[in-house]
Amino acid sequence: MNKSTQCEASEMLKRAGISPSYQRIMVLSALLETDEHPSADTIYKKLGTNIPAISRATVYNTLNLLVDRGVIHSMRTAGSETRFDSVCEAHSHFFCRKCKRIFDVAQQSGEIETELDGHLVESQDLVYKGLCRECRGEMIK
Amino acid sequence: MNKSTQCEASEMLKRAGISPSYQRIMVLSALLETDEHPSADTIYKKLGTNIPAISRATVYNTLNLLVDRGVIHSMRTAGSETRFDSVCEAHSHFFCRKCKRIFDVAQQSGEIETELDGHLVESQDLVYKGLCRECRGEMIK
DNA sequence: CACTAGTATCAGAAATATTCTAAATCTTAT
DNA sequence: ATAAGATTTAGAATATTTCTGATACTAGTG
Repeated sequence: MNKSTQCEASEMLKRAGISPSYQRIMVLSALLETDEHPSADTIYKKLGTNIPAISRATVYNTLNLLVDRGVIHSMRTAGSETRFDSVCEAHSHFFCRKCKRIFDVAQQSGEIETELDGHLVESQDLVYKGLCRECRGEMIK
Repeated sequence: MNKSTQCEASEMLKRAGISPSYQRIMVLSALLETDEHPSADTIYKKLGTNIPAISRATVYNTLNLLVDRGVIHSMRTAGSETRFDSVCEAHSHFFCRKCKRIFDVAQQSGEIETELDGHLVESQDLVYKGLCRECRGEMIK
């Protein structure tokens, strides 16, 4: 665990008005250190090896709290689990309906809306669905 | 239940190479007749009053089959349930992180990609997240 | 019109992901 | 030191979805 990431996590928590407990810092740090889109359970398992260990409920509670406060984002594009994302910038995902993987793709549209029909837009996610390179190849076979 | 919707459902099934059984026609018709984005359970309950009733497993199997064959789309944007959508045209959704409702919004980007990094794009869904009109108002209060 | 093979459906059990609960622990202010 | 409040915990409970194995339907064949 990177010390400066933990420091950053603590700052982010304070800025969001959340008291920076040991567990919360651990959860947010784990999310900041990866560019995959981990599930709550993945984070729980990653932190499970730590002493002291963190309870599953705390991982879920913390992630939900962070989403509520707009510190992180959640994705339910694919599979059965909710996946979390600490990247603030708008970015796109490609979801393969066959193998269920998520691929990051460069943001196409330059337009970033800030308001729509009176709704306050905090983030936008362009999700493409279809068949990925590999599954597409297999279909032709 | 509209007879012509059932006829349309039957045609759609045949076109996708799926044999148009009574249960499958019922499930797809139910989806075609609504512009909400119902969950499997919502469809199950709607059809539950029919004679003969349809099993929950069949509703799930049918919806999954239709998604696999690209006949309908599934959304996991919000809440805990998978929601289904029979509309083929690309369209956008706004998801409120507070009240968890989904609002339909007009498609912003005119660009529709058909291929990205070698992946075959069959549909795209632009999901905006933030605070809806109402929840935004409550926050200010 | 049987018979068979393959497909579809069923009810309920099981698996999976998430939330709830009530007790224990930690923090903070007095 | 103490009380009040917030946080964490383990495990139970709930919710959603998939699996299972039995049954029923369908189409093709003799």
